[in-house]
Amino acid sequence: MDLKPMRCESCAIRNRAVCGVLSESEITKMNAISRPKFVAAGQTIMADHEPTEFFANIINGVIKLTKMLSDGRQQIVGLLFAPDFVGRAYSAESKYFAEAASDVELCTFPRYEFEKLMAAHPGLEHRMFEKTLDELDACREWMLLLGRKSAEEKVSSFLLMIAERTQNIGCAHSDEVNFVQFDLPLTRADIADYLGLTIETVSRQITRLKTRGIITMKGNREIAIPDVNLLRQVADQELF
Amino acid sequence: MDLKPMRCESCAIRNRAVCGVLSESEITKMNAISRPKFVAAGQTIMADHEPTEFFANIINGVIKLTKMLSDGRQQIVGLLFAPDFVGRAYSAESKYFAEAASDVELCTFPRYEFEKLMAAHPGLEHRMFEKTLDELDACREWMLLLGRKSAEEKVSSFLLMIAERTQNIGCAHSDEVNFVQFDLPLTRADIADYLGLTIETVSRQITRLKTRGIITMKGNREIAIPDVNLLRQVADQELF
DNA sequence: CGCGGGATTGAGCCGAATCAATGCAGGTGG
DNA sequence: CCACCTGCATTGATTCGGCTCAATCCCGCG
Repeated sequence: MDLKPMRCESCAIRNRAVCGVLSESEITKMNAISRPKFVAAGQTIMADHEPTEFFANIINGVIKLTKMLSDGRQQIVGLLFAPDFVGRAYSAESKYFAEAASDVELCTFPRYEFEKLMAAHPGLEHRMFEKTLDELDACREWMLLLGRKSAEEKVSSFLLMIAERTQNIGCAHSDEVNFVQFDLPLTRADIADYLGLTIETVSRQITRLKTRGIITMKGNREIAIPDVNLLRQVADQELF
Repeated sequence: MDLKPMRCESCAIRNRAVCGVLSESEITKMNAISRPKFVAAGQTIMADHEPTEFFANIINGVIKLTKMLSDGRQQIVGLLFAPDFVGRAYSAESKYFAEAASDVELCTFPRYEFEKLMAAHPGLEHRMFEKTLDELDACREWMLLLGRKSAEEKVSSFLLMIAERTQNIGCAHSDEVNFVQFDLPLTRADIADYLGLTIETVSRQITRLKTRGIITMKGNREIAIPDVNLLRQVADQELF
């Protein structure tokens, strides 16, 4: 009997991950090469300029991609949530650190095996391509934030982004949803590194949003946004 | 007789552009749907949130991709040089303005036709995918710059980037090349918008580099870097 | 010659960084 | 159970890099 019977079938992200495009027979091959993996918060998943031997899908948790200057200044250049894909196709080495921002469950597969599968199934490569295009769009959005927004706008935009990626608002019927609640998946230090600010500035801006009543908090992770559109006004000011 | 005989054959970017992967017979189809186009500096190529009906390769010139906030603050989120590809696959509308930063020669093709070609030739899609991955890497590099570098480091990094993309240094045998000369393809205003700075700050930093002897200039476009590695030291400080 | 657009230079100001102290919760060991 | 530590977060005082506002320069062009 097979000791790995159809895990993909019951996978929480089966349809939303890149695997979503695979047929039943293809998913069986995928199943054969995949292995689950748990990574604790703070652990490194892929080191900068180290050869990477595996790719992965995120089952749950958050991964941060970071870059660093020689004197230690750091910038988070990407955040990955379930069901995102981890790893850069067609490149033996990663160009940044990938680190678990929270506890993370992965579904890993060997690099070589996955690239073979990609070559054999153009649909899979196509899906990867589309995901990459979306990442590029998000990245450019963030360039606008980093280059041109004030600290207040940065923090507000960050909260909105987390709310959207966490709560699936911002998609269909989002306009009606105006109250959101969620846990921040990052420390103040990580938020600062994502926004190009210092910890202190992030903290001050959050306090300001609290005193203005634009957000409310329980503890320092649990956030509620009573009026999302109001926060959007503070955050965005984006044309179109 | 055919009135468009084999233009691709004599194309300056034939092998470096995405077309590089196409076979002789495929390139003929490409040839059939492509049309040259000239765009003067300052002209819009694709408007934000407008439907785009064509893609293009850059034959020569520079295109800037920009995003804007409602109050007019602007950020350049990408620069395209020959032989780069212009346009976002699989998306009816562009998420940013594309504008000619200098006079530009394009080789355009209708969106629909190109996507058909891409579907029929997985090699072409693969090539597009790899280009997109490279753009994503460059974009993340820039996030580090925008979020964490000082004005001096930003300007220095910018000059290096232009030198590298313009002069093909930084590739093979680059270590020996230590003197470079080139023309800036952007105005001070554009440079500022690319670096998340103001015109004045860019100007001051350039003056500083001049007085320190790290660069020399003739007019305000022509730049020479006597010691590239020195400039790298000022610019980068990147770990690894 | 005067005009206009881009670039430079200067003076002063302000937002975010820095430096430093304090607060707070969870965990550990006496 | 309490005292203490340790890591994260908040708050305050001060500094400073880059922005703002304003004047001037430079050069090509009508």
